[in-house]
Amino acid sequence: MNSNPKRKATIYDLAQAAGMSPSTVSAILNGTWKQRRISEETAQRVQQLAEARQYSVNRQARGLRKNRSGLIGMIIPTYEDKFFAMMSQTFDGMARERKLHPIVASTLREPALEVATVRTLISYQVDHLVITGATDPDAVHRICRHHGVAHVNVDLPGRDAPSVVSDNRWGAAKLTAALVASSRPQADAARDRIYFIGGSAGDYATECRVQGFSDTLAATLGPPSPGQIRRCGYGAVRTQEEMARLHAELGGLPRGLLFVSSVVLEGAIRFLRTLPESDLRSCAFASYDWDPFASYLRIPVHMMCQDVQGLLGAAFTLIEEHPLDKRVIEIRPKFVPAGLRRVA
Amino acid sequence: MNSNPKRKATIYDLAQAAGMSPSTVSAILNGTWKQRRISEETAQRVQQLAEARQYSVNRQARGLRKNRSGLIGMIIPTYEDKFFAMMSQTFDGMARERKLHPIVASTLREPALEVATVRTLISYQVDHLVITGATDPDAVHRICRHHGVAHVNVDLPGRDAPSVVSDNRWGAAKLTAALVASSRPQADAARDRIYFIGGSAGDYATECRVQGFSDTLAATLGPPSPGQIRRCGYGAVRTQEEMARLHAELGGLPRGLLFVSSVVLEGAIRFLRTLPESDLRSCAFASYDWDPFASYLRIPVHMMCQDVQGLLGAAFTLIEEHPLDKRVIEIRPKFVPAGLRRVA
DNA sequence: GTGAAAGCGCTAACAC
DNA sequence: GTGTTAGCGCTTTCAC
Repeated sequence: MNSNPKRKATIYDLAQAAGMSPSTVSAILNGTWKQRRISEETAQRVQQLAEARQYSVNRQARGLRKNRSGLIGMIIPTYEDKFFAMMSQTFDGMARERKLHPIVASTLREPALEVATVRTLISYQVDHLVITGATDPDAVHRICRHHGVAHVNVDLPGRDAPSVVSDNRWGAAKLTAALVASSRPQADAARDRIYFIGGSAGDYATECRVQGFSDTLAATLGPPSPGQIRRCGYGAVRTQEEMARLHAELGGLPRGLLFVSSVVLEGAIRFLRTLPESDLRSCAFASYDWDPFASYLRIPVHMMCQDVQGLLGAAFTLIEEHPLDKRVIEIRPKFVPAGLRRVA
Repeated sequence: MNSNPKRKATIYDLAQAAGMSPSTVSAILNGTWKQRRISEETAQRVQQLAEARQYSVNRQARGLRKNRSGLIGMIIPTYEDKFFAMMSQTFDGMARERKLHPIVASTLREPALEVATVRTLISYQVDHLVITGATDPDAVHRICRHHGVAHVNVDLPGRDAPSVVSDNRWGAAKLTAALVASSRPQADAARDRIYFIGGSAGDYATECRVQGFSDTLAATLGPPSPGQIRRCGYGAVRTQEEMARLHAELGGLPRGLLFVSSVVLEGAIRFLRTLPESDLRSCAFASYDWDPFASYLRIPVHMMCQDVQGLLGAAFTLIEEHPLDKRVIEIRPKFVPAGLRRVA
């Protein structure tokens, strides 16, 4: 067996070896040979030959010729967040089911990197693009549209392309209601409040969640004051600092805390673990997103597990069937009350 | 501004518009124009034109011509594990630093999927391949070698390609020593032991870790009996079941537990949280790998944080400089002792 | 049922 | 300093 040839085998090599033309070999190896009514026998022979020589189609050549690549790209802010890790995993599987090869890249919430990465993906001729958590979806959209690349926004919507997002308002409202129900009034008036922690001003997800939070409070304990909403970003360190500040201000923990994401929750925990346990018992906790370990913390945390299958399923449908639509689809996440440790 | 042309601009379009030849345009746009001694002025003009028309090089065409793609592939078992999430993130950054585009795919520890994915990546003409956590690195190696693709194994070594792995033996020894030091003798002899949980028989990482575990025990509490080593896989559910079984067998928890990975730890926690807290206090816990939330659990867990930068840094060096070497490089992970966990 | 030939967009000899 | 040209490996008309 000639297992280490100088060059990779091409259809020309196979054609020569089999004594037939490259076009016949091509048809046999890419499955279009029934239309050409090539005999079963010929086909078999070529397929065996290809196997023996470990033939592997050159997709750059195929893509160039067909003006498609078979690639589907996705950009995410980071892999190191359970939500986006789940997105990557699910995306991989769904792409494969559709005979597309997934190509994921992280862009660290940096607008310049988002744009540069999308340009690169387009230069590789990706057939479709899924844009998740983009800080500037519309800039990305302009590039995609100019190059005629079908794309869809996930998690953060754009105005110009179809989008599918979490039902953030519902999710935040539900978490807030759970906080109200599972917490007790505090003696100290300054601490008898529920706070919203994390996210950034102007960020779509943040604002929707703030909205759900505010609506629910307005209907229960009374509308929040501006100081109850603390958009201290998406990072763990800044959250840790913000929590220390809040704790100092109030002289203790408030009645309840709603965190905008699981990385923000992590930052909060870094601070909370410096407190004596008795301090923690008077406060209720909730967090958007879900992390398996976070559900095993000593403090009970209500969580909101995003429906990753639902989000990406809708994204694939849009991309395949309604690429020109500009609708925004909302997918309801799943409420995981504290105490329930596992998502079904 | 013609912002939505029928077709993407090519160097031919630009050449025509600029009144010069495609090769000149090509040289200008790919940076080889100094060698051609093209005038600064001409270059500028073309670059502006390219900008205006939003020209984007077709990398399939370039790759076909140059017989390179600019892609570097990596396969991982799953994104939903902190260690591999960190690997993906770091890989992305390091690839970009080298002007390569990263292309990651998950293969779920399924040998068939590993092979199929590697074949696909090769058909896209990836320039290099990083194989992490492969169940069958040597099968992958044969494919890569046949196609002349430089590759390196990470986390699990192969016999035929350069590899870089965690210093598993050292790490497990260190964790075991920490368990011995931080635990107290149990009254009941059956429970006065430390157990190794998770991994699979024959798996390289498992066996190295078992080795470090056994060596350390032999030198301290005495060599482990076969029953102290329970290779119940890498999944959370099977671990949960195994823990229940062990607990029933012993009539309680043992002196200490060493888990092979953080997902295995997660499975154990699912069981442990059903126990009264007093039961937990007599047992010491340690786990390979590291997860931010796991360090905030109420039970103190010693952890071993892998040096992802070190692993991938070495991998890139090998791939670029010693692709034919078959050496195995060991990178020492970082011991993260259980701290004070009064809180979460 | 099969072959010949053009051409996808790019790069790199080689020409001038 | 710039143009001409061949060809990377494949698909796909069109011809027979």
